[in-house]
Amino acid sequence: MTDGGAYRAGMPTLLPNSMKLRRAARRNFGWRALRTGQLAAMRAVLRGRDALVILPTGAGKSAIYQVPATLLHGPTVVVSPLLALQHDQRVGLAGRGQGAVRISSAETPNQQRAALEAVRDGTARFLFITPEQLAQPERLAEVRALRPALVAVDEAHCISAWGHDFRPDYLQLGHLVTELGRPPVVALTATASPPVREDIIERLGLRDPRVIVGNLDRPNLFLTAVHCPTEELRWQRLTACLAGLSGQGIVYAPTRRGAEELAERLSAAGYAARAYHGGLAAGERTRLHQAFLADEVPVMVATSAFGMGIDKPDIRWVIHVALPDSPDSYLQEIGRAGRDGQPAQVILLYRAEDVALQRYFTGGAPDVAELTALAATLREGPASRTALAKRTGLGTRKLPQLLALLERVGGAETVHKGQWASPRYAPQPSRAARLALAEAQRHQRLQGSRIEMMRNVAETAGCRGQALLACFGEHLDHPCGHCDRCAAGEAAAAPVKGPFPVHSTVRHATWGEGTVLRYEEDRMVVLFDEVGYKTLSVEVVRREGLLKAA
DNA sequence: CGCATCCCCTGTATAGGGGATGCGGTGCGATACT
Repeated sequence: MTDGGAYRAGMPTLLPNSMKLRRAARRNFGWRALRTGQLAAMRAVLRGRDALVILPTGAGKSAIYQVPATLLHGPTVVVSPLLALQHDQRVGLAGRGQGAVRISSAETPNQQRAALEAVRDGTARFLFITPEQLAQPERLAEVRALRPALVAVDEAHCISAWGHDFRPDYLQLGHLVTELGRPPVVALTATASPPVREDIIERLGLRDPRVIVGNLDRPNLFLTAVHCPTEELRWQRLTACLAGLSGQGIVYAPTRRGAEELAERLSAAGYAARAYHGGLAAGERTRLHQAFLADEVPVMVATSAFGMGIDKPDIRWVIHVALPDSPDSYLQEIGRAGRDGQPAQVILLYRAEDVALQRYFTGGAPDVAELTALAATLREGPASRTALAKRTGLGTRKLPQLLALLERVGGAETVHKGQWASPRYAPQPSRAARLALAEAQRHQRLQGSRIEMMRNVAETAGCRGQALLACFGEHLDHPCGHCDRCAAGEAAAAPVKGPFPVHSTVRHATWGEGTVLRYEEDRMVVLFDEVGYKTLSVEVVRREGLLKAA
């Protein structure tokens, strides 16, 4: 496609593209105005450049792939994690006269064929699909034959948050997109700290992506964190908070049982609370979700299952009765409050003991014997996952994890049609296993550092908004003005001058290169590529010469 | 990793301490049934 010859040679094609995009947004979707971040991302997508877009929910992320999609010669494949979410997005597009279909386990074979046909004949321009579907060789071939012009990966943080241990097909997404003919890829998410961004870019194989990061600061959210020494004190704090709050809100609990017990206790105390978690029957979950949207559930006590797809403008507060696993999860969860721009309260009631559960969730070390056996089996020749599972006796949950680990250290590779093999110059099985173990431990250290950062946000003596945003590489040079610390006048202290500027690159003898994120009192926070977030004493750094400018 | 729970032990308590054990989140898709 060209931009026509009406423009002088040498003139960048940016301007006409912007006009085309604005026109498409108006004609095809009825959107009269586009925000700057949106337009920049859309231009990259239209030019065929990969993009990583990090914008808060409600900032019009979907439009970034939808508008250019209507100008491309070929369908857009939208990879989205939840079937319910896909359904909502399809309905939204249909409401604007845009044809969209879905292929998932919820469709019958006939419906699936009809969906493919609709994309082929142009009735539908958008195909919604899960990574699990694309991981099936026959399905992949069918989608490839549609010659997609764009792949949009929605909720792209799932690649990082889930792929490693939960939905392993997310880790294969990069390969799958390559097999689709490698059209341009746009990855979209509401929160991604630097480690998550790197993970997305690497896993998805984005090539020189245009990275668009919106302003993550949400001034209408008032941030509070309270340390609770015991569970009983946490309960008292919670009820005290609730007594002072009005409107609808979410209480995030750490476990299913915790959510149910808390909902019961709150009900007994006179609050209309319901519990929501992944263990409930599908029908019950849908009913609760609908009831929440219909303002019939004033207090939703939920695990992290109550999250993506909850797009309600007037959630007035979010309270955590557990420490989340990362600043990313926290920002995502509190970000559901106050989408209408009106004031909202977000309160973190934490205990040091909360960290233990998150550490457990991070998982243990993989079994070296199993890794060795798998690496050895791969040397016998290409085999499918099913065949490998049969030969090694590994479960459907563990096998993909171990394969992904081996792949990272050159002990496994995908050949074609879902077949796995040992690369030509693969290390010996025992060595591959040791390298894979080291890789898993590296990942665990990184996860551990993210939990520590979350604790740091909870325990900071300075401005809480600054502490939270610093995790994402955002530097506020003034106190945020919308947190408990600022309100108490404790965050107004003059910014500490450190030995290295914020955002500068430093090198540590064993931790390698890192980026200075912030200074707080006598400490500094550095994000290292290999080991994650570290908090260091400025005085020790100075005295021992721990860091060098890189 | 830390908790709740259970069971045992001591030694006779209307009980308490200590050790062992199990549990803990997110969803796709396929399968087996009605």
